[in-house]
Amino acid sequence: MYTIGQVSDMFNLPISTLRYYDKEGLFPTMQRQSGIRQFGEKEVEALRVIECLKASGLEIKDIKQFMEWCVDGPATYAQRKELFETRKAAVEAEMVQLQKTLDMLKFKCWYYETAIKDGSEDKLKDMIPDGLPVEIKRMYDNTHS
Amino acid sequence: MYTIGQVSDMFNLPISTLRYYDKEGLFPTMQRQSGIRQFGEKEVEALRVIECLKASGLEIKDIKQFMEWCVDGPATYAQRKELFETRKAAVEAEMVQLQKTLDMLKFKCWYYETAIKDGSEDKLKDMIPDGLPVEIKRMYDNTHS
DNA sequence: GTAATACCTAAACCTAACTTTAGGTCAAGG
DNA sequence: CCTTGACCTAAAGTTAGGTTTAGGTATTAC
Repeated sequence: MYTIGQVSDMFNLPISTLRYYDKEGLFPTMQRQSGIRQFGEKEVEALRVIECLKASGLEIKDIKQFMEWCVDGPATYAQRKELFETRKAAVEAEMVQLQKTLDMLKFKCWYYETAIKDGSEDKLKDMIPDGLPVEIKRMYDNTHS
Repeated sequence: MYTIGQVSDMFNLPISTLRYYDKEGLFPTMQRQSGIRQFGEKEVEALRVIECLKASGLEIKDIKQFMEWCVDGPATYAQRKELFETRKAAVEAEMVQLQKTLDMLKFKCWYYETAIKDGSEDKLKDMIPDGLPVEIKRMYDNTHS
């Protein structure tokens, strides 16, 4: 069993955040000893899942829903699995989007590198009409392998 | 030249958002015709950069700063390059984090898949003490190639 | 016995990024 | 003429995810 302060140190989360999570129902079965929260292994594992679901873009109220499903036992395995499948798809989609963003950023790095060398971006402006310049991205990749 | 409504359709952004961006200084040189905004190629290109920088996690006020640097001309090439380098690093770091999240999600999918087959998660609970179970993630990957 | 710590609550506050509301201008169509 | 549609502004409202504040309890340290 851990106190809120110990868990705060373990996860590097402010105590206020842990109390907020508790208030939002993210630890539905957490015990108390004369008013003081007792974080057990269950709550520590819950926090690991919370961090994962949060990182996947899930909102607190939906994480709460998940925690309630956990309390409901085997009857909710299918829902829980579905939730994780959905989060998996969402994260995969986000990674695709981030890769596109990264390509654009690499292009912009190359663009300003070149503009600095040239002392002007006029030449570049003419080169790229609009949209994501795939060929130039390749030029960046080739010079930054 | 485009009206705000046309740009709204082009980028699938609410008109209110475009006006908000303008108010926040994201189109520092946009012209007006008797009060009405005139989006030119410059503003359209700016919007592409705005979407990229936003997707990289940059705040509006820092995007505004970038747009001001653009107005300042060649003297700010180095700062602009630095900004994109920093955003690139941030996105790369976020992708690493997202990959870890994805591994955990895949594990959880496998976990509940197995729990459903078994009718219980008791066996699984014993198997995994804590932390990210790399071996089991591999089991997931092997059965989902 | 009193002072420092670690815990507690309820409620107010905060921030970013929008969105909504209320009220107004202007041009074209019927 | 008058109404519809597309534009405008300023200001208030919204949402999520916390954080801060103010006031209180209980234990240990000197």
